[in-house]
Amino acid sequence: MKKHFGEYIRQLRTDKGFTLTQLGAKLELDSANLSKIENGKRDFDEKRLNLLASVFNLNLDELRIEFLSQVIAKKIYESSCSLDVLQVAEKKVNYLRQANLKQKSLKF
Amino acid sequence: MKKHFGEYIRQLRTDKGFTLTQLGAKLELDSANLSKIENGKRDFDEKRLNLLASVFNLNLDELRIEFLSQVIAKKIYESSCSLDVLQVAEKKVNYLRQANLKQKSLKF
DNA sequence: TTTTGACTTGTCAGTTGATGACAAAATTAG
DNA sequence: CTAATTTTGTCATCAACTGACAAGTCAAAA
Repeated sequence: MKKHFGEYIRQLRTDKGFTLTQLGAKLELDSANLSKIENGKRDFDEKRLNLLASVFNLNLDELRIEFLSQVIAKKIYESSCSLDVLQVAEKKVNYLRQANLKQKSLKF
Repeated sequence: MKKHFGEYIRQLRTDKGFTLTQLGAKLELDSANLSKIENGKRDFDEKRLNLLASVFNLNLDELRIEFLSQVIAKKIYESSCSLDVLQVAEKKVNYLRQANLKQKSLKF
């Protein structure tokens, strides 16, 4: 379990024996900034997920889950609110998806 | 069920018979911007949750759950990722909280 | 149909926060 | 020690958010 997404990246990087500069280049990132990301002092930008996935041959959907779950967990942790929020969120996602389906079906 | 937090605010406001201008003043918001919020064209700023709670005599914790769940649902909906992300997020929150407890106990 | 009040929409300047970049310090490895 | 690697500090820039105002629609009342 990782405290933030940066730890996850560091794990991937060191497993492959890359330096910050090497991986940074692949991710179009300054090595200094990648360092900050790995140390949780900056956020990893979602738009680079596909690069990350291709560099390490990861499934993009699974990677996005790893990433998003960190983002969500951070929010909940910082707001110190009940985990009930997750149940409520799940219902809302289902509602949004169902509403989207209905709208699509109306178009045809 | 609401598509966004603005709908929730509109419900509260119209139930009480407030106009946009009236509620806007209480929330320190332009009526035009409150209108956009209620119509989902702008986001409600989290820092105004306490004002909102006091105007309508709501429990702040419950209100925050309503708010945060919308934010989370929106993210998941937009990224079209699996709802598994919620389970993973829950584990991460628990991990973060537990890690925080450990750190606190070390201080004393 | 004119007026009035409520709401909506468009626009824009100002602010804020994130980002990229670079220098320099600190740490580690050879 | 030296060189490579990593970390930290700083700052200009850029994008996104915000508040504010003007102009617009709409419905009800006069």
